Amino acid sequence: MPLVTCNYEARRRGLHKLQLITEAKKICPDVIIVLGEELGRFRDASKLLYKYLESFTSSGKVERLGFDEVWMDVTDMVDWNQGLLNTHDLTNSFFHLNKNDPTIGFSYDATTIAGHSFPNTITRDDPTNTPLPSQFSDPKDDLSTRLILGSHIAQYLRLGLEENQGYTSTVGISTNKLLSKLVGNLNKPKGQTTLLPPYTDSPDSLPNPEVEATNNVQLFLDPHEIGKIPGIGCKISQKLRNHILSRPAAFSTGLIYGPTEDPISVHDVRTSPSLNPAFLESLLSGPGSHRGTGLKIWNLVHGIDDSEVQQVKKVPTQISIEDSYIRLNTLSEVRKELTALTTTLLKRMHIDLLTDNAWLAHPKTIRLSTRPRPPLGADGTRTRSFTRISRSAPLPSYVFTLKDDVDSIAEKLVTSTLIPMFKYLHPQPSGWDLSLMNVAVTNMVEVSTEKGRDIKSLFSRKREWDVVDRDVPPDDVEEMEDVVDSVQHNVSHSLQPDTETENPVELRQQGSEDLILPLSQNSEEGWDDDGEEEVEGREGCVVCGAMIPRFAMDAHGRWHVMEG
DNA sequence: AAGCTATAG
DNA sequence: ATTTCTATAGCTT
Repeated sequence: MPLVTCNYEARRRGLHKLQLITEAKKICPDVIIVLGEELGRFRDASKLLYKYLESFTSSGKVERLGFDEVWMDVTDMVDWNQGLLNTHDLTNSFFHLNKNDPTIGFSYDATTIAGHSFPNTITRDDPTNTPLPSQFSDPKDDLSTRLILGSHIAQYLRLGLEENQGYTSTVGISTNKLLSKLVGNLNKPKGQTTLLPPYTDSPDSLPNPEVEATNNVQLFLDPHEIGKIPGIGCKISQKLRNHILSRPAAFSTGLIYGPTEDPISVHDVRTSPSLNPAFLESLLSGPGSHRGTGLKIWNLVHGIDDSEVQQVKKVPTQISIEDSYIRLNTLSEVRKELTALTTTLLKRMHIDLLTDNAWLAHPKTIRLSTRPRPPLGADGTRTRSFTRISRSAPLPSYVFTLKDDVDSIAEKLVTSTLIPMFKYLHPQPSGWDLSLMNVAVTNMVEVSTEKGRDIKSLFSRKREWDVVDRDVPPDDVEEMEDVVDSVQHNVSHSLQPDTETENPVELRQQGSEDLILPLSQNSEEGWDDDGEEEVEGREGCVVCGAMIPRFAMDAHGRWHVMEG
């Protein structure tokens, strides 16, 4: 069995992710192995840190990636402070954190980058290094000034994180998400790195393809293995390697850890003949590829990333719980595990979607995914496959009840919804073995907080919803095209009003919350039908969660409207 | 709406 | 980060 992950101290002693435990024990006999995981505390810490950072922004542009990474768009802060600089005394500058209160902020030296830099010319952390390039003392050099400001706000936030929250951190500072994430890797742990200008080749260098780029973006990016670029995963990087090599690239056959195959660098890709967005688009097209992938990849190898730092989201798009199993091949075991998963899921829903005993959002859909263990081949070897299969169904609204305890709701959900979904997914009563099960709720519909107006629309008549439904074509959703830079440009922020998730959609679900499964799947296959999919005569009120007979729901809704 | 792929930590 | 346990975006049907 491998180490799924390990801390920095373990890495310092020579251990790494996905290393065999036996191997790890040889290298480091006193290694402490923790079996299983308990993600709750990580989730809590993540939220806390996230909120802390958010409190410094006015834009709310703080985007989380996993539990422990975050992008922060500090363009506003940089704009403001750049305008306040006193060019005659840059060494004694004051960084303002609040537009209304000029006393809030910190002192800094606006002639120097804080922390490390790429290329490594730098200053504070390493005083033996050569002085900064001359453009750094020139406040008219817009990008240089802005990166200096970015480096100081980063340092301030890092120190605050450590002093106030007790966490050390690593930061990268640049003009977009791609570059800031990658440059942050250079000084781990607890270091910060700024990608220095120039970001473009000087205008007097000839536009000659023979001449190599001299700008720092390309100097920094070019040596990276293509698969190390965020957004270029194993599928795309393998296709790119195959193309550059004109043969199938060696794929890592190592059972546990295949660090490198046929390494191909960003430089190799970027300078490959006839490499343009249209060519990449056709090279990378195929199942699972997105429209515009060609341009996106071309942009990435040129250091261009126009993706916006996302704003804080009040509710997650999905909550899912999963577990993996050595052996799971009987329905009673499945039922037991589903109940455990569902109980955890409901608790997570309470934590993430419930504030002051009121639901922030109602997920409309429940999904059950499994990963069947592939059967043994003729030679006794297993063809490893990690593909999942899934079924979705409307989420019954009784899960939003706050009166019943979580365990009884979980039991009801398992019996009436998840077990039938499972039988749909696995029509044979036996002969399967699952290595994983996942239960997820998705399709969040935010519950507006303006009670009266909201409740009225929640209980408006069904005919209106049908009209709305027909009048709105399914592909009506606007695509957001925002431009963000971390410190360089002004943000062009075009928030589209979120009009597509109106309450009528949610209410339409009310009448169809029972699981609907194709009859052929249900009756022709081997499961005994034990009448688990009973039709409920009542349904949960979307406002208070109470179970109300269907015929009385309208009146119940009018009561809510009057209560306000 | 449902099912799946690709990518991320 | 291909073995775990999540999460998001966007494709096809």
